[in-house]
Parts: sequence; C-alpha cells; structure tokens
Amino acid sequence: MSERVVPEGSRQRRRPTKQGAVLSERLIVDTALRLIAQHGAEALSVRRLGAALGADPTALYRYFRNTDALLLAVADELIGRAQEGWTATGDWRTDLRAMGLRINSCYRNNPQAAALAAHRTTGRPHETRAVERILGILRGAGFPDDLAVRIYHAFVDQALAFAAQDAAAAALPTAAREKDEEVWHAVYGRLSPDTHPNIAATFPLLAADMRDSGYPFALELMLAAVEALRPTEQGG
Amino acid sequence: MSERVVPEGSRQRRRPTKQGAVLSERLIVDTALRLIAQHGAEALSVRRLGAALGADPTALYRYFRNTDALLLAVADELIGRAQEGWTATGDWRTDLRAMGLRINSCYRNNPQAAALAAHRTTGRPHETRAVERILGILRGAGFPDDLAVRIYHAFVDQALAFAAQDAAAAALPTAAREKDEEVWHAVYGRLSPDTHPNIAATFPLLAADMRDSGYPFALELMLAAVEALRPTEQGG
DNA sequence: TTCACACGTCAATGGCGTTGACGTAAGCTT
DNA sequence: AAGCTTACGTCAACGCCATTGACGTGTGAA
Repeated sequence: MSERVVPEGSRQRRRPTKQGAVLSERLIVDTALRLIAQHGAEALSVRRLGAALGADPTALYRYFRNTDALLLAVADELIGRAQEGWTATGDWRTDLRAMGLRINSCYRNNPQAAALAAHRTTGRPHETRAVERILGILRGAGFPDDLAVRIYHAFVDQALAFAAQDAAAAALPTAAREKDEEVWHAVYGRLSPDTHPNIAATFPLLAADMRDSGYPFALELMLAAVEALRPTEQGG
Repeated sequence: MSERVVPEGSRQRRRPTKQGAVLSERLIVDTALRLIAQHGAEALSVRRLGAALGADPTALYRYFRNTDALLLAVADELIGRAQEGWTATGDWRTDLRAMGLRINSCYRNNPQAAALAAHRTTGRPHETRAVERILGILRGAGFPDDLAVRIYHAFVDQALAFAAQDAAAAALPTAAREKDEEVWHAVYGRLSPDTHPNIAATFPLLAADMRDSGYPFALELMLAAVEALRPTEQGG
C-alpha cells in the first residue's frame, strides 16, 4: 500500500500516458491555467483537465489530493505572476497603484482560482514578499509604523476584496453573467421617475459606468485620502 | 401547456405536499437561508432544500426557473435585511457611512449566504431601493450626476467586496480559521529582519491590526476622499 | 535479471441540476 | 352541485460532476 499522492520532489517514475503525455505537477498547473484562460471559467473540471492533458482524468489524483489542493497550487502560481517584473519607482503613490492594479488584473484573468485564493493566507514566499514590499512602500513614504500598518491593511484588503469580487463576476457561468447585464437594462432602465427618481435621472451614466470594475476609481480615492494623511517632509 | 414557473403574485392554487407543507416563494427563500446558516453554503442543493421543505426537490422548479433565480432571491432578501429600519439623517457622510456599515455587518452575520450572493445583480425590489437611496444621498449632497454615479459605483462595490471578503473569512470552518491564524504567527512572526525588514519591524502592530476587518478604515478613507471632491455650496 | 511498486487506467459510486410526463386536486364556471 | 381546466406536486431519467478502489504494466533500483 502506498499514498496516492507522491510529493513532487521525490517523484521518480515518470510513465507516459496512453496518449504519450508525461505528467508533472508543473504541467498540470500550467494546463489548468491555460484551460481557464482559453475556455472560460466553467471549463475547469477534472475530466476536462484530464482530456486537455491527454490522460485519464483520475491520473490527477496521483498529483493532488483533491481539486482544492490543485486550486491552491494554481493560486500560489498566481501570486507569483502578479508581482513578476515589478520594480519600485520610489514614488509611493505610483508604486502602490501599480501593486493594486497588478493584483486586480492578475486575479481577474484567472477568476475561479482567484475566488478561492483571495481570502486565504498562504504564508508562502510569494505572499510574504508582497507584504514586505507594500509595507516598504508605505514606511519609505514617511508614514509612522502604526499608520503604515493600518493603511497597509486597508489597501491589501481592498485590493483582494475587489479582485475576488471582479473574479467572481468573471467566473460566473456565461448565462448568469449575461442575465446580470440584461437586468441592468430590463429592470433599471424601466424604473419610473416617480418611485426611483435618482435612478431614472442617471440611468445612462449608471449603465455605462457599471460595465467596468469599480476598483480603479476606488483605488484612486484611497490613494488621495492616504496622501492627505501623510506627514510633511520636514516634520518633527 | 403552461409555463413551469407561475409568478408569486398570480399564484392561486396552493396544494400541500405529501408531507403536508404548503410552499411559497417566501417559505423557500427563508428555508434556504436557514439551511445555509445552519449547514454551510455547500449544504444548499435542490435535493437538500426539497428535503428541508418537506417536498419533492423538483417542486422548487414551480417557483424558480433554476437555482440561479433562487440564489438571486436569497441575495435580495439579504439586501432587504441590511436596510431594515434605516432612515436618512440628511448628512450625506453619516448616511453613506451607515449604509456601508449596515451592508457589511448584515452580510457578515450571514456569511455563508453572503459569499454566494455578494457579487450578483438581482434587479429585485430591495436592491433597486438601496441603489435609489445611495444615489439620492450623493445627489442630495450636491455631486453632479456623472461624479455621483462614479462614487456610487466605487462605494457599492467596495461595500459588497469587503462584505464578501469578511463573510468568507467568517465562513471558514473553525479548524481552518485557527490554523490560518496560527500559520500567520508562525510564518510572519519569524521572518528575518534581513530578508523582511518591514514585516519584522511592524509585526506586533500588524498582528494586532489584521485581526479585525479593514473595512471601517477603508470606508473612512473613501469618505474623506469623496468629501474632497465635493463641490462647494456656493459653487458656479 | 529480477522485482517491488508507482502510476496510468478502468469501473463504479453517489452527488448534482434539470427536464418531461403524469395524475390529482384546487378553484373556476355553470 | 357538477364539471372542467390546469396548476403544481411527484416520479423517473439524463448527463454532468468529484472521488475511490482495484488492477496491471512498465519503470527504475538492486
């Protein structure tokens, strides 16, 4: 008797599948991400992933205990990709903005992994590096530690919360997403000015604005408020 | 031939199930919320809901076209509960703050349901009323329509995103949540000042701050930034 | 050259949402 | 009060899902 899952490090026997593919943890994670990117949110299932790999679906269970373990591995990969190639400019506002937008767009590009990952603390290297960097930006900008920590918290939670929110929207089955958009016109476009004067008065603006993520503007608002809290250069 | 779903308003024949339950949209939504609260989000399935109602599972399809429609009804019920008893004070900042905190706390009190519902557009009465009210607060405060709409969008998305985030954390199984916190101390508390100087320098503050939701401070930041955008009383 | 067993495969289980057909009883009409 | 329509609860079935246990082959070590 042996454990079903063998850790990637101690894996030795690599045996090709009937269709000739040689599996590995890395290949499976990459294939999963590609599957999501190419065929949308609902395309990721054990069966389809098996098919995409050219292997029996249950071969996956030799590499991951279950689908949740697979998704965590995918999520870890995501955190790394969000920071890939990022470098500090030295301007705290530019750097914070870049960090926020990178997290947001990276998660939105990989919705259902993001939906699961955004509210977990992994404690893994990619995550700790991001925390370190953001704190560094704030402390480098002159914020005292207690304020830097509070701002860090608000900033990170906002980035992750919006990322999860946007990812969840992107991960909806096509039918549900289309219905959500249709609701805007079918319902909000037809509310009477008598009962809903504010919606009626602003509907065209509303319908246009709600198509995009609210994050960029919310991020700008936060950055502006943070700027107002910043100590002056020659303080003390 | 008839449509499978009859609108609740024009429903006339109420026929008890074999087990004696008399179904209604309201009963189904309440039962779904109770089921989720008691047994977690994953406990909500057509079959289990049918069992909890004392009816054949497929009887639900006489009331909701599919599970997505049911979920939207549940989501709207939550929005309604968040607004229960709210009245405007006339001070836009007080009113916006109250709205945000109410949504946040209501969703956190129903974490399992919130996690499912927070990112959907229902188009149902409770939702349209909330939209109308928030737009009213902003327009009443003197914001021009285009700006009011952008602020509305950022405000609502942030409230829902944080609510979902906090709800997701609250919805974690006790064991997993404890383990997450333990990992947090074990990993972040032991990072070397050489590799992670900023984390090491702020760890006690960080550990204390991260225990609570980041929303209240993020909300205050947003309100402050919005105040700065507000036209002066005697403008133009 | 042998041999243990890792790992790809297969079959099967029990869950899921959803559909179409069916019959019964509810509530209208007369 | 009788009859009719049909709403709505029920049943059976479909195709999807993740996951498990058993099996045998070929790999890599000895």
